[in-house]
Amino acid sequence: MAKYDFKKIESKWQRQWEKDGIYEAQDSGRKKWYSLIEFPYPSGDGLHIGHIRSNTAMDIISRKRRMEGYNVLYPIGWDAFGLPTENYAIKTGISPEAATKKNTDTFRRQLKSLGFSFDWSREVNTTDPEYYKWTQWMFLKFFENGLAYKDKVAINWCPSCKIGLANEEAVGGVCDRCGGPVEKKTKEQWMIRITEYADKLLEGLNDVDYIPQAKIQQENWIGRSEGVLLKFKLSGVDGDIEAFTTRPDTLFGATYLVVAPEHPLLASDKLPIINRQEIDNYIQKAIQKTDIERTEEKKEKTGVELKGIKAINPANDEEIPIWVADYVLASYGTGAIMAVPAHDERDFEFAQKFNLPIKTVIDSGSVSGGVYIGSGKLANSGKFDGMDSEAAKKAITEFVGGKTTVKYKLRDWVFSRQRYWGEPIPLVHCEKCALDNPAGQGWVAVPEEDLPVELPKVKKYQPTDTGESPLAAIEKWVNTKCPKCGGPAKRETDTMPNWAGSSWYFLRYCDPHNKKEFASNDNLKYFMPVDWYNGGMEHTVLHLLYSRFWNRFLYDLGFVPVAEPYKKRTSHGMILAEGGVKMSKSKGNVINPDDLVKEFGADALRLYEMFMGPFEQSIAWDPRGILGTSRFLEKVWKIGTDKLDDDVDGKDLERLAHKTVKKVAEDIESMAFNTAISAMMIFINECFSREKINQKIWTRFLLVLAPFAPHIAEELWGNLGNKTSIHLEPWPKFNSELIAEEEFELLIQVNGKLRSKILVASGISQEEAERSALSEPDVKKWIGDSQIKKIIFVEDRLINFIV
RNA sequence: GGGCAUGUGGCGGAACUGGUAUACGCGCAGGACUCAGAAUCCUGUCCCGCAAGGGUUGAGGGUUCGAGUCCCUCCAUGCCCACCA
Repeated sequence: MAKYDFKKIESKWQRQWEKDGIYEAQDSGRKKWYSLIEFPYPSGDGLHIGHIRSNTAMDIISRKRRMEGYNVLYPIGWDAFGLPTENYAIKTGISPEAATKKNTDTFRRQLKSLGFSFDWSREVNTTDPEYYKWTQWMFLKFFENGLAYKDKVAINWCPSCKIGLANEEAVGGVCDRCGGPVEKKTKEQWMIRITEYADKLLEGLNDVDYIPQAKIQQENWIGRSEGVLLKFKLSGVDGDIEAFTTRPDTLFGATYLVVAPEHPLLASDKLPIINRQEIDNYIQKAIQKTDIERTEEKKEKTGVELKGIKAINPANDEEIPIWVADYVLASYGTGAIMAVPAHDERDFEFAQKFNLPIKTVIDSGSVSGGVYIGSGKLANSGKFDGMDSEAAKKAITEFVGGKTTVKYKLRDWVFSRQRYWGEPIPLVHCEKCALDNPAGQGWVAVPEEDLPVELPKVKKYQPTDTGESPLAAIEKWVNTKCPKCGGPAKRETDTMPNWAGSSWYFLRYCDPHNKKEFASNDNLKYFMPVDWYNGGMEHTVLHLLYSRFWNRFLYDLGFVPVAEPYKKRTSHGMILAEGGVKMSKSKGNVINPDDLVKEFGADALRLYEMFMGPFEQSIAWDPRGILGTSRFLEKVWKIGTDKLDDDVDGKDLERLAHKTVKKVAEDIESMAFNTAISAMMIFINECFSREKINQKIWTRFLLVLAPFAPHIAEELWGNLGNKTSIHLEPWPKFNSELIAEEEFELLIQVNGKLRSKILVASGISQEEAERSALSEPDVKKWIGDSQIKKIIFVEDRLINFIV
């Protein structure tokens, strides 16, 4: 018998498949299937074994679909812009292009060594000018449609590195690079009005099949809440403060107002405020705080009263004080709230600390004192006393002339990065045009025919001293002509965030070599939507939301045929290092897939990653685990080369084979790969214990093994004399009649305890079952002389005597 | 603090709509083969008990003929969000 030489077999078939192009999708024709994985960021560390888990899962699904007759699109590419590569360039001086080239080469080699059925002819790379040309083009669509605008935004700023930091680089208020403290700095940034799409993004969730957590997270992030805008007039002076509340029913209990430190009212110097200095100090301090400091201090509320002015509660015309406090967020609602300490925990805490009046206006029933945030009958509320909360919301809103409105937690998308390694924002700033048309602020789009605006070569990747991107230092690039008036102009030196390129890559896969459009209408119509998108939980909020938004925007403009890009979304668990900790270079616990492929083969590694545990759960790597699937493949090999026979009969084995086909097929659809493999192991163990196996039965098994372990299945298939690939064979059917057992073990319980079991014919009636059961000596013994009070009979399962 | 998960052998885990708890794999023990080891193969492997039998799914309670599964209370762990009025 030939040895199972996986090295030879695997590389042989990988070459053959590529040569024959059997995994390449056609642009039209049969019913299509689109499987998608999140395209990897090609880091310098090489492929992570976690990539292999999710890629194998979608590979199995894609291969099954191909066998089911679909024209399958299972593409791959690189999300290659990003910080680590840029930081590497800063440290080493090696250009990000060169590093990216090297890293993608490594990733490509590693992915190919695992035998994934990717359509490599459609490989995309977000850093390729041919690709980011269209990312820029899409940005210009946002710009033209008024969805891109500039605004002042606070960013994390490291004064010693002189660099803006992403939130994940500023964890704990400390710079990730130098360890120094991080400050807040306001900068003008490009923003995208995703908030305008809040409702559409929420509604779109009704039409898609996402795992529940993904839907919930999207909903929570958008955070829609219906409420009321209420105007509070200032006492004595002109002006008012508008507050947003979801509880207008508690308006009579509003004993003070609070505005955020950034509230515009505070900037006015026309108000007769007498403690101006104190307030300015407070605001100054509050604005300086980083988010982290604010959250750390949230237990202890702070604030200052605006002395000299008061507001009027429109419900009862009472004068109430106005405070400024940083527990009110400028960015949500109107930046001002009516405080109802009796019925809101935060207001209660604040009122207690500063001795503000607390007035109960909702009857809590039993609870007295403290905070009651529930609903109930109104009290102390004038003519509304006794009314129910829900009714009172409407009635009081009408009474004081409030306006119902909807607010979202979702904020606009900060789209600027002061970095080199990203897509240049394709705008130029022209002084002359700014004077001619002040509304446009002088920002002029680079014409479509001039795209892409390519990243110029630079010598140094460090940001400039002012925190501008390194692009700002390249005068030759920055200084350009205004496309509109031909006068001197300067290029925007901000680049786009990492999210940009990944927000539409699934569209490019449909038509990756198109030079005229980001993808042709025909191809988009044929391939979209993505039928099944699997990715990590860490991307179920932002990436999913951004790409849904991006697609929806293009859909509204008529560039994309579907409103929702992903029909189905599932999620995989992370692979952790031994002991359940994250794998990291610094801890030295990273598993290198190359070593495993070399030692055990791609098929064994694929199988183990699918077998190790439930796909959606995180799991720790067990270095010995792969031995199990490796042994399994050795057995498969032995049976497939040694034990086949045309003449041997195997009725019961045939039944087991059909059962296995059924189980594996069902388990693939529910991503229960671990139990699918366990079913295959049971089949193989049974075969292994036999002298000879009927070849027809064996073939049936090989077909279901093929998506999991494509190389060995192909080799054994070829050895049977087949000339075409097993991966293009029809997916095997199972015969349900054959699976149905003729006999089963009837469980016999007495008082709910298992006392005996007997083999009986399937579909046995209760009478017959009783008769057979009661004639069993064991059963007789347990029932004895007792009276049988009740008999429970579950068809084809059990019978239970209650005595 | 809020939301979402999860708790089953020495370990990863299985158990369909409530119906044989511990499938499958790892590990471990014993045996075979071998000069020896590796690999491989066979047998055993939840706990107590010689046995009959009894017990066991984080803890406690409930519903049910019957609960890992359903309900309530509590404990523990993980992830995400975090003053959103």
